[in-house]
Amino acid sequence: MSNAESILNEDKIFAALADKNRRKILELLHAGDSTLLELNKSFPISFQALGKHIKILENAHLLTKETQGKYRKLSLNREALGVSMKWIAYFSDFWNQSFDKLSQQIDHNEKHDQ
Amino acid sequence: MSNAESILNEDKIFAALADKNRRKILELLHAGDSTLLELNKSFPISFQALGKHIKILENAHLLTKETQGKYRKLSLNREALGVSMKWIAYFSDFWNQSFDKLSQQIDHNEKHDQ
DNA sequence: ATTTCGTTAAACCAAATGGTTGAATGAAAA
DNA sequence: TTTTCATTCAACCATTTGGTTTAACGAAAT
Repeated sequence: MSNAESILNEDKIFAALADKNRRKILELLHAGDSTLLELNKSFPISFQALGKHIKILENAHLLTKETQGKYRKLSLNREALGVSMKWIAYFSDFWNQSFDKLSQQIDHNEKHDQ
Repeated sequence: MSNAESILNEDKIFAALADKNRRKILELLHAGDSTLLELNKSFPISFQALGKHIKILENAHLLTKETQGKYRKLSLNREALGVSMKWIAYFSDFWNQSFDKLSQQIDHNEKHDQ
């Protein structure tokens, strides 16, 4: 059994994903690792506020923080996303659908709006 | 283009999924349609409070309400779950993973804890 | 040794959230 | 036609949330 099971918390993860700014942080980290001040260029809020969002994502293990000199390197942890993925997949009857409906539902060619 | 695209709102859906009671409502509806008072037997909160949660899920189109006499039949709308599924799948690099890792991440044989 | 840079901590605030109780509505049963 | 049953509405409340500003801290650069 994976150790992640015992650490990754459904409650914290779903709560973390509820905020638009926090989802945007994950989107940006998907493109590559970053830092607080670097990320802050993409947000209209203070870096202190952004720091709080990052801490929430960190507590949910959706991102990891690695100290490098005076910087903190922020990286997306895709494993934690898998927890909510699993929950949703189960209740949306993901695996019981036809391949057509599947690829229609999850179309990774289509760009995300908003 | 599907009409659902224009109706289903990522913000509302993720916000709706953030609450444990609301996720539990969806879990119960996954087992079968129900009504407010019927569902309420499974919750320690008032039926009025539960009614508010149901309204939030309804606004996010995660469930539908159908009037049948004096009852309101509540049904899970799996299509809306697909929206968050889609978002998460994209950023977790779902499709780029090996089949082994995939089936490990989404294991629908394993029962959901909590 | 000082200053600058990136980050974290603390105090504070308005608005949103999740709960309560009591009253109102509308269909079904008596 | 009352009464009961399922649901909704409204007022209220405590806590949480997401933001602000000011201050502190530790590593890097001057």
